[in-house]
Amino acid sequence: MRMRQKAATNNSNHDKGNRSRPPGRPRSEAARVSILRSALNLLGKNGFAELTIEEVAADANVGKATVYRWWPHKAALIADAFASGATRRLHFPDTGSVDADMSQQMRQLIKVFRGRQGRIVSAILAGGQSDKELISAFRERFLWPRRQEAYTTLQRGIRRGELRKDIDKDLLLDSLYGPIYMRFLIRHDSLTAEFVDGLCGLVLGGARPRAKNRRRSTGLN
Amino acid sequence: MRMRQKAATNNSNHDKGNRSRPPGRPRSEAARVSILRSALNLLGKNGFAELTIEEVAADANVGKATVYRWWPHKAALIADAFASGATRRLHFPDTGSVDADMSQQMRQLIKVFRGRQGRIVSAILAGGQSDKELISAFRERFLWPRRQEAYTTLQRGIRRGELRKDIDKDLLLDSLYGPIYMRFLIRHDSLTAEFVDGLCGLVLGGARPRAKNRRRSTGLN
Amino acid sequence: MRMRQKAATNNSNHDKGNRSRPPGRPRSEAARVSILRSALNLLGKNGFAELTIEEVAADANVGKATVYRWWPHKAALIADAFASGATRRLHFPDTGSVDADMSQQMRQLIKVFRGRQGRIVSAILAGGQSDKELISAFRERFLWPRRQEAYTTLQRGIRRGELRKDIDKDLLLDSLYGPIYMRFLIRHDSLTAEFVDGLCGLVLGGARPRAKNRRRSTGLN
Amino acid sequence: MRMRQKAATNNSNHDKGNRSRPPGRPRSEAARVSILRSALNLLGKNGFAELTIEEVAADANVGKATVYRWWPHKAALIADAFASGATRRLHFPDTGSVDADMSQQMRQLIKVFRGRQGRIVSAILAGGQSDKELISAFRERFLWPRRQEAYTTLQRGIRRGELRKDIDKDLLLDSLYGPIYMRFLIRHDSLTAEFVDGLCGLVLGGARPRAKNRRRSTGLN
DNA sequence: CAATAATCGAGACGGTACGTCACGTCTTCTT
DNA sequence: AAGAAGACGTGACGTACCGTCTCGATTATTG
Repeated sequence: MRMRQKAATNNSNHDKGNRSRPPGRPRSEAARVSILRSALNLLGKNGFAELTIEEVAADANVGKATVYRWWPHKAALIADAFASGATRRLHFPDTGSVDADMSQQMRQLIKVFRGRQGRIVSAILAGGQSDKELISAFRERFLWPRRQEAYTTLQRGIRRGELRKDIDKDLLLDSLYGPIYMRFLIRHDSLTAEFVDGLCGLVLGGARPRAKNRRRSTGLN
Repeated sequence: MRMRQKAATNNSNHDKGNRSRPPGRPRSEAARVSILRSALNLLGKNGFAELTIEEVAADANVGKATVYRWWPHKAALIADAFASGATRRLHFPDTGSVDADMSQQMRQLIKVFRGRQGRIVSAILAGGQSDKELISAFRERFLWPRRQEAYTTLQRGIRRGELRKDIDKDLLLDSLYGPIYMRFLIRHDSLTAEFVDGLCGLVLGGARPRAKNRRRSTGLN
Repeated sequence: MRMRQKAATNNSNHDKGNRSRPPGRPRSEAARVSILRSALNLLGKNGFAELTIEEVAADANVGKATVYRWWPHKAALIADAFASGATRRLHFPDTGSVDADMSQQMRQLIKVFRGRQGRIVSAILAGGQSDKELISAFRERFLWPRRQEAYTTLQRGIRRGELRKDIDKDLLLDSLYGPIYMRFLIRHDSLTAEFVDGLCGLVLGGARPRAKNRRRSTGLN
Repeated sequence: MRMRQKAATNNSNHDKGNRSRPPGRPRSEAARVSILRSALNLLGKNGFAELTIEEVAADANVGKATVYRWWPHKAALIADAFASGATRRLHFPDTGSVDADMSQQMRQLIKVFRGRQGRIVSAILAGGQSDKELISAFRERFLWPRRQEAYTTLQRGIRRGELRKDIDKDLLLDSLYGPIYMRFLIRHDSLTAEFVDGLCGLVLGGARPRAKNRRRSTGLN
């Protein structure tokens, strides 16, 4: 979420002189990464509210103005830091079974949530409650990319007949991930692999194609 | 969440019901309610981070020290304000159908979340990410009381044969409420009555007693 | 500087029933002396500005209101405390020589100033700079009584021919004691017995009857 | 009384006259003088105890932190303000007569003491009773510089034969100025020109060379 | 012997100023 | 032009005392 020159900085090796760099000293890449790294470190130690730009700048051996020059908010800085340093190993496998695919990815997710990165995620979600840009950055940089993969995984399950054809994928994914986020944020119960398996069994169980000659009272719809 | 234990009701030093008060001027009930009311009002207008104790004290016509005398954190104050003014109308009905019971209560919940109180809940959950006491206050004052009722409701469903006998009630409730909390906090999708109904259908569908002669591999365990 | 009932309290043993005590619980003598003692103790440890009524009340095991009931100012309390616990051994001897009389008393004074009581005197003089009542209490309770004795002592010297008949006694006494107060308050030099002796020699030397046939340029008057 | 040593003039690390400044934004001279001026103004209106840093900062249109950045105490601020704006016109003349020299300067001093600056001096001396740094600042910035001049003036008197050769100059000066400080601080009598003249006559009278063939016992030593 | 009345301790009350901290902006010199 | 350094005005923080008040308990005199 750098504000200026972002494209120019990233694409400079493809420009080959046709778009000349602006005059003056170029942006220090060292300062940029140092700031982001410090932000992540400090965010991991305390929460969003406790993180101060002052501390980040000091920890990164950087002038405060340099932080403010490139990130308008604390939120923007954190979102950037999170997106940059983030999320390997959260890919979906293709085992031939939706249950296994989902369950394996969800197990990875709770490992992340329980680890150092979890502090950061919870800090972002906390900060996002009073900062629209931050929560939106979380959605766009973290949630949506994974959800795209999840759609594909679910689609495979539908094709294989493991899930109903008319299943609402967003509802299904929220039903699978919502409980994880809830336990992660409210901390009323533990995030274990058994929990993930039970969750998958329960929710995906409700998403299977209906048996031909089986009726039950809907009660609702 | 009064922080000091002054109440004579708790001390057992041979008082035998004459319930003596501690020495000194007793706490002003007027100040207490005025502070809580101001806190709720101001929290509804802005977010958690924007709320200042200074403003609360001024709005409540109260000395700042009086706020700090009884609530150690902004967090504790908000938790108390929320718990005191909070949560009527979140009771579970007894319609004769688990699906209907749960769905009706969950519809009430999303109404609360979308309303003025929602700001407060999200502020508490946000603040709770870096404040153990706050999140624990939320659990004990808000989550557990409702969950007790929910257990009863589910038990009725089990007795009526709508749910499996061996169902993990906590897992089931997290599966029902987790998606609501997730959408509420991440705001990636809307909290509608249709969402609640679909959610109930999906999750409770996975919690029904298994058909007699129909077994399928869960794919997980 | 007690505000009410002062006379009644002090003279009760002379009243012999003709002036009855007012109804209600009588003032606690124990509280009074405890407060004054605590005030002196704490004043000795820190200065006037650092002394708080809160601390005095706590140290004296007394309610804050009890202090405020009887002393309107911190200044009044301190003046009272100083006057009550004060000043033995500052009397003037009668040796037959003004020089000796004064010098002996002044030596006693610097001993007081250098001791525990000195802290209190300096605190009162300090506090008196922004509190007219305090400095006036110091004058009336401490300065004037001693000065009355000093007048007598000087008068003896005049009668004996050791001092000029027309000497301005106040000027002379200020010239003797001023340097002591100056060194005591500014602390630019030490308050020793030698200093006192030198001072007496110098100033009293200037106050002797003029030799008959000796003229010097006045230069001033 | 700047508390930090930033000035490049003092460091000797091979600067060879190019006098580099420390990094960062330099201290605002405008803020400094504005603060000192406000401090003097407000101190003149009320006393030392009534002066608040909050008020000084507001009056000077300056952040409170800026005051605290450069002056650790209210005391230090006042000492600085006094020393900066202080003390012209307290020089010693050279009239050819010690009596006249001293008396003229002392008359100037009592004018200062009776004026707006007097409030400040008394505030400093009061504050200095519980603040070693403050009283020491007064000595070094105010007392010593004048005393140096006074030594010279007395020396001239000795050379001219108006004073004894072996006179203790510090004792003599304390005897001259002590009474002024005493009356100034205790306010038991007025600081008039006549008082100054009488004082000089008395004390300097005791400091004249002794008549050749006239000895009398001092009565003391 | 009750009723009345002023005291006592304790400590909460609405305030005010404290001294600190971080904010986001700025001003300097260096790279 | 961007960098670090760090001072600036601003404003909330949480604390400490201020002087006042409201309690129950205590200790006297008065009816």
